[in-house]
Amino acid sequence: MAMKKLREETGLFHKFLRQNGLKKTYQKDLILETFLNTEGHLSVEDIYALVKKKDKRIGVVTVFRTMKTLTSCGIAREIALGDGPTRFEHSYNHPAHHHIVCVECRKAIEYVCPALDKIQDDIVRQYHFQPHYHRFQTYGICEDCRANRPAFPSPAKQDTENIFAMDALKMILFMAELALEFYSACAKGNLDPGGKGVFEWMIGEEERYIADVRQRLAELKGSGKVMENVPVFLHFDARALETLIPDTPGHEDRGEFELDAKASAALVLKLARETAEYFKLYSAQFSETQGKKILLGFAERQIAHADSVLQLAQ
Amino acid sequence: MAMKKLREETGLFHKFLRQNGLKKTYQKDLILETFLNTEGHLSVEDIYALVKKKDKRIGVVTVFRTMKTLTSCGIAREIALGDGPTRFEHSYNHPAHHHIVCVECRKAIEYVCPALDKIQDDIVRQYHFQPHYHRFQTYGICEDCRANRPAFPSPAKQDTENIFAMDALKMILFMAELALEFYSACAKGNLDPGGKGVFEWMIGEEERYIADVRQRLAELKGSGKVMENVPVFLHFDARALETLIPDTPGHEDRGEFELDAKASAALVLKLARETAEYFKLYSAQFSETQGKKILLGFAERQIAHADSVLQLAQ
DNA sequence: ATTAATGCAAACACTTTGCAACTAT
DNA sequence: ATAGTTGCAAAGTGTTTGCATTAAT
Repeated sequence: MAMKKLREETGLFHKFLRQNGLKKTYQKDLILETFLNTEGHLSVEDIYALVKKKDKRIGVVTVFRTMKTLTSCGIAREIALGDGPTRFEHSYNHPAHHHIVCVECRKAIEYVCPALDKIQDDIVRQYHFQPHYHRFQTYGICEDCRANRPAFPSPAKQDTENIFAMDALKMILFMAELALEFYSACAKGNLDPGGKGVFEWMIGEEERYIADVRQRLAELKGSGKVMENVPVFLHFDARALETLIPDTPGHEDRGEFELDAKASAALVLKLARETAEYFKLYSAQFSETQGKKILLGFAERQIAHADSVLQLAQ
Repeated sequence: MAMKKLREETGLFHKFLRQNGLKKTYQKDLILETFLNTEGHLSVEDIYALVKKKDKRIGVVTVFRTMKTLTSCGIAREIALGDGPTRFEHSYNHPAHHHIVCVECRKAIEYVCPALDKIQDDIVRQYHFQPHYHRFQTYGICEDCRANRPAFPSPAKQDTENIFAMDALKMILFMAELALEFYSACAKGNLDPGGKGVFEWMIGEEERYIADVRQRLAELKGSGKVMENVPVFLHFDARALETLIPDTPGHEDRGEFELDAKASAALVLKLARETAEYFKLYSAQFSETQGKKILLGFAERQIAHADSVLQLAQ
């Protein structure tokens, strides 16, 4: 895994060098390798110390210069966390995120929150700015420093790729459960037997799917790739997902209504399509990660679902 | 205005010095005065240049030291906008905000967006951090730099206090118009004459109030204190305001329903109280500004309104 | 009289640049 | 052979510190 990633980025780097008439050297490769094999928010000095262990003859300047190049080609990302030196983090296949920094121990937590990004984007557009990048940082004191306990499993060792994948599955699970709830309410209230059948079929589908997602989540956790109790990385907008769910047809009085098979299928279809659309658009903002694939996969499944419902109702 | 403000902050500064056993000196006062009389995001070098015009003998170090002190006592706020030197902005009676920085001309726009702050706050709480301060900055190219035109009315000269007051009035106007719309729908659909009367009375109230707010807005604009076409500073969450409005009673079919005077008054009361509550909580996040007073004033008016409606229905 | 503030120079941390020797293409 | 690279030293920022002098309480 780590090896494959390393090779991927090395390829990208060499391609970048070639395309810009730069020269591939032993020093650059060593610095790249060191950077890729170290997690966390590293300063030039940090990287320099690590590189020096492997070869005493390398100079700091070379590290400065190489990190600049790695930033240009999207392998590293510069982050200025408050006072000290500029730090670098992995950028390739790592979604853009924000930081929460502990002013005491300098530990930095990362999180992704598209709802936050969206609001911010809207405002920037109002001012007619062409945004290049942003910097969202919160400074405070972490739980561990307040309690003076040793830090919990260092985020440096967490594999963000897998955490992101897990969070994507959780987001899908949330959506699927919302849909299941909706179908259940519809099946219960619908006096038309044909329509009821459509919703009941959907309940079965949804339950099977939820079980499947749960299974995948359990596998991810069981594989040891993701630690237990890892904090959330992707913060999705639950409210936005809720608005995808239509009102239950007979929501006045007892919730009883009549909706024939065709009309019921149309309702299901609408939900499936809108959900697919939402997840497709939503996933567009991320780079090529496992999490993105999971989200896109869900969108595709929704479309497939919609098709099968159409056939069922005919 | 500017003079009054200057004196207020000077008083605060001197009090801070006294309480900390520090000495009031001619240099400190000169630096404070220069800082207060200059708008914008100033570096130590900027302030030093201005101070030096008044007295050649002052050293940069003193400016560094004084700005530190001013930051401690809440008159100045440190902001690190990307690369260059730390910049300072007015902090006293100036709500916390975020920045959009032009990487070309280094112009920085300020905005306030509580909805954004809230999301961010929730996330920070999830990680059990005790937040101290945050840094939300977007970097990009502004419209003027893209077009190579001279910059529009420099935000340095805008009086944020008045812009904030204007935005507060606009927020209230938005809410009042939502309420008016709601009352109109209720008056139209209500078959009970007593209940209809309550809503019609509210329509009159609301129209009068809206006219009043419009008047205040016009005065603010007419006074020359706020420029035309100044960009929004306070970005409120329109969706959150909309959720304060209850569903119109007869929203099925034609929208007809019967709600007697007492029930109608109860509905109005609920809206008024919830609105008051929202605006009170909302304004709590701001420092003592004109805008905050306006928002709080609206909350108080809502409560007064609720009382008069109660009397009307009895 | 006591105690802090000032302003200079010098040190500081982080980063970039000039340059002669070197190395990949 | 050409053109970019390296590592050193040197210079560049922006900021802080040590210290003798000066000024406020």
